[in-house]
Amino acid sequence: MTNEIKEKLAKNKSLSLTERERFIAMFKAMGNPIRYEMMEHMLKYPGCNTANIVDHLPIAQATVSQHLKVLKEAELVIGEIEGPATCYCLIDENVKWFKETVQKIF
Amino acid sequence: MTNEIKEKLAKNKSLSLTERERFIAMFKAMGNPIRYEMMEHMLKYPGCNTANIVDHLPIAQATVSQHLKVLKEAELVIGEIEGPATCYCLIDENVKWFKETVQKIF
DNA sequence: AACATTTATCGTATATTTACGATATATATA
DNA sequence: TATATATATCGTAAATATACGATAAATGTT
Repeated sequence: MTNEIKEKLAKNKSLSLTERERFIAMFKAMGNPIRYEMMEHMLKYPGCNTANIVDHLPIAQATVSQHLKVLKEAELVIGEIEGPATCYCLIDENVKWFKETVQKIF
Repeated sequence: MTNEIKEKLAKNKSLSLTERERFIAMFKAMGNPIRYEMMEHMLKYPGCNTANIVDHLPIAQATVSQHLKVLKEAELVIGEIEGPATCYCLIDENVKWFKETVQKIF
């Protein structure tokens, strides 16, 4: 999708551009089997670190890190540095917002 | 993502494989600005036809048709042939299931 | 039957995503 | 300070997604 098209779409919406984009980014982020699995894993094991997640998944550490970045950029997840490791959690407030918005929109 | 990886993931889930895949496909389908817009449009104008949707969007008819196919494959939308046109609606039952599943999972 | 209208599909170019190994960065420990 | 450990980033190859024009298919109309 070109920027031109994105600009054309960014007019007259019920959500503000920022919220709308974030909402769509959340859908996109969770619309991948690996990232969906990561979300479930963090739900089950809040505060798990990257190594835990890597062990749980059939892909390389570098790829896990890339997927984590997508989830972070969608503001679904936050990583807190704890010593040499990073602990990951869902951002409960934003997951709640997503759930509420899903209910509200559809 | 390779098929090998998809197979590795398809084990020991809370949702059945079919439901899990459908749930993720729904996220993916709605995780695109054009398709999200289409969903909102159909919500607002149930039974609108392809021409309506094309008029509402800044992309070619062929591309709209492709996006509609993705939404249909995710079982979010159904098209009913009505004369030479096709009328599109959200599949309320499945949207409801999606909403319920979002509440249940997260 | 011929034609007009509407939508889907085909072929294809380009952009984006996904995956990996290699390497950089950052912190804890010896 | 040197080393080990954990995670992020870089470069890149391959797969997938997105967009388009051209054209096929399906239906209504003359």
